[in-house]
Amino acid sequence: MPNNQFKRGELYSVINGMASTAVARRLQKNFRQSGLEITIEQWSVLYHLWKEDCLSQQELCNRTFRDKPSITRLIDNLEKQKLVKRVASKSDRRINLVCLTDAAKDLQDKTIDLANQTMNEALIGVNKEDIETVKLVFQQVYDNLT
Amino acid sequence: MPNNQFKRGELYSVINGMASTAVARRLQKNFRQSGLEITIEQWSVLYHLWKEDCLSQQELCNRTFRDKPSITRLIDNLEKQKLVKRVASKSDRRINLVCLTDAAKDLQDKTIDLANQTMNEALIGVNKEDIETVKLVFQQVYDNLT
DNA sequence: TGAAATTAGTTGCATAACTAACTATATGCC
DNA sequence: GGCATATAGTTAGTTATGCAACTAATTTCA
Repeated sequence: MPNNQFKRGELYSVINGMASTAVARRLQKNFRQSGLEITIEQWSVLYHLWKEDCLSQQELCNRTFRDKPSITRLIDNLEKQKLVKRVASKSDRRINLVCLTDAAKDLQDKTIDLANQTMNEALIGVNKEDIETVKLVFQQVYDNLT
Repeated sequence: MPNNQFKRGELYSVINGMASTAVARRLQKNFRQSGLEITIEQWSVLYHLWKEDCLSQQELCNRTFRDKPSITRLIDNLEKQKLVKRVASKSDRRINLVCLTDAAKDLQDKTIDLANQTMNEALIGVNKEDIETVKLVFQQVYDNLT
């Protein structure tokens, strides 16, 4: 019998089910209750830009695991809210570099506490080794499928 | 220092990031390549109905961790494709029981192999105890947030 | 009994997802 | 140089998600 035989649906439920939905909703709710008008998807884009500013849209696709049209529209909406700007690359005119505005830089500080607080709430009773296991499993799953 | 202090964004990336996206895409792709015209979201509803037929929409909300409008529209689309039928409950006229059609019952057999195959692909190199850890962590996270 | 509160489901609105098809720029190669 | 190919990003169409506000049926309880 194969080592990895699971009941149908079970992996899907584990990976795309209750926990991811619950965390996403809670984080969104915490943003909203603090008067922050951004979605968690927009936040996840900003998160990568805070780590490294002025990435191309393609690079944001790679880092957020989204496809190109998704990033196009997320950037559209972030631009409407004046949180990022598209800047044409000098060296390759096909490329839009997505750069943070000062407003977005302010937002970083405001969201750190909310994100940490949400994580800490979510992880009560979970030990660090188990989180490491989750990360390793998810990395392996990702590598297997891409 | 608190036991559960993580870098901001990290939990979000772990739980809503690469692995769930990759699994969802692969499963959808495998459905499509086999000529199955259903989305993974629709499939996840059917999955619960295969386990127990004729659930109310509210019960499907609980089991799939979706809100009521999401279920309303998923059922709308499943009904258009003649995979389920809404049946008014005799005992409580507010309730729609969502029941499988014969076509949906056929679909169950066709999708089992695809789901198992996708899971096995995804889980190469992952041992059972680690999957159990993931499940336990996710259950704990869900319980913490609901 | 009858008004208030609860529960099941729907509708409207905004955002986001994926696919496919498209434009524009850049690169490779003869 | 110039044509084929690849890459970056956009647009169109369908489905899905979340919230708020709504209708209809049921339950609670004074």
